[in-house]
Formats: sequence, C-alpha cells, structure tokens
Amino acid sequence: MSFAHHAEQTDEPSSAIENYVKAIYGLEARRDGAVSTTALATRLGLRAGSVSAMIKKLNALGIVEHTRYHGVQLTDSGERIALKVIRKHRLLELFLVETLGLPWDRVDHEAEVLEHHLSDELAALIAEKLGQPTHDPHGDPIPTAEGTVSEGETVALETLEPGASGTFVRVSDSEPAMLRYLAERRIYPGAHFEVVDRQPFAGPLSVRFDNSIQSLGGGLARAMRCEPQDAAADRHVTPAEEARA
Amino acid sequence: MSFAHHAEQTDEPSSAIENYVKAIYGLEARRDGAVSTTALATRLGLRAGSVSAMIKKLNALGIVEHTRYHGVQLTDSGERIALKVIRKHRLLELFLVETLGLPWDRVDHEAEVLEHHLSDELAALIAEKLGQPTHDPHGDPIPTAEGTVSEGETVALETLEPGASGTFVRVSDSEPAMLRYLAERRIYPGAHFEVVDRQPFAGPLSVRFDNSIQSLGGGLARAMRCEPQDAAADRHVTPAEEARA
DNA sequence: ATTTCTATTTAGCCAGGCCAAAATCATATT
DNA sequence: AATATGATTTTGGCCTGGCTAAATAGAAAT
Repeated sequence: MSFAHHAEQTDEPSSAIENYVKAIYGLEARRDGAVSTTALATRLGLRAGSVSAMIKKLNALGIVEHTRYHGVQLTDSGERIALKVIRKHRLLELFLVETLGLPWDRVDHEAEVLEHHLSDELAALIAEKLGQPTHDPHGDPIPTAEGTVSEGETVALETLEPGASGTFVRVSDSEPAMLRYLAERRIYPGAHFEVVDRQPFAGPLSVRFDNSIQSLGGGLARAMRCEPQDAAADRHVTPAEEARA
Repeated sequence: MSFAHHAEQTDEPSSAIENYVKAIYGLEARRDGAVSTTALATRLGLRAGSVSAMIKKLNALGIVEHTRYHGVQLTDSGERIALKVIRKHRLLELFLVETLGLPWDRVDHEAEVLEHHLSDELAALIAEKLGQPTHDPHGDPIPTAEGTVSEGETVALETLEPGASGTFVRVSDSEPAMLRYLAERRIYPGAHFEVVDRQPFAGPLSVRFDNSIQSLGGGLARAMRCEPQDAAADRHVTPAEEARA
C-alpha cells in the first residue's frame, strides 16, 4: 500500500511509458528483485542514458521505485499498468487469430502497436466476444480485468528425458520463424506429447505428438514450455485448443 | 500527374499528418478549390500558426500544393493518403458495430484513434471478413483499396416537401447525441420514408418510416442526407441494412 | 489611394522521447 | 590502498508537434 505523496497517475500513460512498464514487468519475473538500467535498455533497444531519464520520470509518476544506481521495481500502480497492457496485448492476439484469421506468427507485431490504442471498453467487448478467454494463442495467460494472472509452472521441453510425456503449454509470441515452423507441423499449445528419444550433447529430441514424430532441438526445444504429465492434471483447456477442436 | 522533384513519401505518415490530410480532404469537398489555413485550424481545433508550420512540412513532403496566402490542395499522393485513412476509419466503424456490437454513436470516437494504427494487412482482413463492404454504419461510402469512392448525391431531409418520399442514406458519424436519438427510433440509413407534413418557418417535418411517424426538425433534419424517390432507384443496399435484415 | 480589418506567416517557446558524449559511482582486482 | 572496469547518471542536442505573440501581406471599405 504505497502512500501517494508523489504525483498520481490520472490520464492514460503514453505508449513509451507502457512499453517501459511492460519491459520492467517482464524482467522482474526472471531476475527477481530490481531491474537494472542496462537490462532495460537492452530489452527496449534504447540507450542507457535515455532509460535513465525515463526512469526518473516513472519514479516521479509513482510507477516505479528507484534507488539510484540500483535499479527499479514496479509499484502497485506500475504493476496495474503492466497487467492492463499485457491483457490488451494477449486479448488482441487471440482476437486477431480467432476473428480475423491472422496467422499466429504475425499477431504479436500487430498487437504490439494496437495494445496502446485499444480502449478499456473495446478490450472488454473483445473479451466478451471471445468468452472471457484465459490464454492467448501462444499459451500465455491473459490477466483478468481486475489484474490477476496465473502464471503456471513450466519446464523447457529441452529438459525432459526420453519416456517423459506431458503437455506443450506455451511458446514465445515474438519468434515468427519458430511459430511458422510449429504451425507447419500442426504443433500448438495444448498438444500432448511423449519424448521418444534424445540425442546426446544437447542434441535434438524426438517427440511424438498425436500421430507424428517430430525432431525438435536447439532454440525450439528451449523455447517450448511444457507441463510434465504429473503436474498437467489440473490444467485448463486453452482457447487455442477449443478453437481447433 | 505531379512530378516528384520534391521529397517523396516512403514511410508511414504520422497520426498528425493523417489528420491534417483527412481534414483537408473533407474541406476540399465542400468549398471547392483551395483550403485556407484558418479553415483547417478551425476544423482541427488548432491555432493558425501551428497549421501554417505543418503546411510547410506537408508541402515539402509533396502531400499538398501550397500557394502562400491562398491555401492548400492535396496532391495525388496526398489524396491517396486521405482515402487510405478514410477507408480504415469506415471499415473500423462497420467492424466495431458488426463484430463487437459497439453502439453506432461510439464507433467514430474509437475509429478516430485506431485508424492511424491499423496496418494495411489488417484492414484487408477486416474488409474480407465483412464481405468487401461499400458503406459504413452511417451510410458513408468506404473507399476501395485502390482509392476510389462513390460519393452519391444527396439532399438534406430538411429540404423535402410534404408528399416527397425517398431513402435516408447517410448521417454524420460525429454527433453521438443525434445517433442515439435515431437509434432509439430505429431509424437507420437505408430506411425508406415519406414526408407527411412540414411546419412553416423551418419547423419540424413529420416523416413516416416503416410503421411509425416521427417528427424531425432542427439540426437533425439538416444532418440527415437523403435520396429522393426518383434518384433512389440504383442505390445499393447498405451493409447496415443487410445486417439488420 | 489610403485606411482598416483579417488572414497568414514568422519567431520564439515548451514538452515528450530519443541519442552521444562526459562525468560519476560501484566494485573487483591487484 | 590504488586502480581498472563496467554500470549509471548527467549534460547537451535533436526532432516532432504543439503553443503565443508580433510582424506582415492581402482584401475590403472608405
């Protein structure tokens, strides 16, 4: 419960601010604790100086907590902003796939722009039209309008041993080439699989999906997040699954 | 056929530029010929000084032809930009009504923002999904992707004499109150009507639609554009009509 | 033809966001 | 303890797209 002796956030945050906040949110997840200026700069493709200036501003707006030379953390207010944008992003991704039939490897790019300009009202209508979905086409959970997310525990496909089976649950939306590759092989989040074989020295895995056996290695097997069989019991059916059912 | 010895337009025009171009296009339609700086400033809600500066820039970009103290005219390149944005605006309006069920008095406001951020690809998908529509929910014609529009001849309902009948074809999208009023009475573009009576001194008209008789006066009868019976023969069915059929 | 009014342009200013270069801080190494 | 290295912040510029105020050009009226 942060006291607001600083400036309070009333009007809509700018696109730039939303992008910073999203990036901070994403980085906080991995390296727990504070997010460094350089990490942010790298993530956003900006220079450290620019980021430093923006951090000062975000701090003044009460969006981040900043301790000089030791990085930033989102405040509650900042986290609300992040979750709102992420919700819009993921709703848009699903909407573009479901309603307009845009290939899933291109929705991220479009959503990246539109998320900043979609009103709350339209977001609500889209969510309604899609039946209050819980996951986007890539398996990422969609935060609720109230700002709660359920990030499930997942492991990289890469880490599984031969004999293991489970469910492919999510994959990064920002790798069009990977997504095209998966789509060509009809591999989507929600798919069950069994690891058949695994070559030594971090080599590719042989993985059986419904009928086909695929060889998946390198970045792909690292990017594909899975739930092993045991833990997979209580998973929801993803919207992507529903749609293709 | 304008020779391009000036700067050529390659990357996407900014939102500001698109708004200027749209405004110029709209004003050219009425007062034929050149559009004055002040008219533009009034339309855009900006100061003449700001507009003058932007005109200089648009001229350098080859978007407008400017003769000092005598206003601007769109070049071919400028008109292409205008029609592209207007197409996106009107496609969005129809899409928001048809697909998301947003009330027609609120679509203009949303489209005003989104038109600047909708990619050509998404616009094409929306057009396809809607069946290559020719008119938006307010009866405004949607320019084709190739940049042609068919602005039909219309008269204000206000000008019709008792006994006249015709089709209500379009109304401004930017008057939410009017639109709500019409919607409450189930009066939409495409509706046939007959003028029953008309009070003297620019008083309200009694107009019979399908079953009901409505009294329409003032700004409303001026804003409602119609095709009198004779000329109405070759009109298309509007998408709005189709949807409600 | 001169005055007067209005439209237009110029000039100077501001905020948001970015970059490049310089200065400062933190820390690890010797 | 001294110094080298890397991260962070500051400073100064730039660009867009607004603003105001003052100067100037054109149009209209006497």
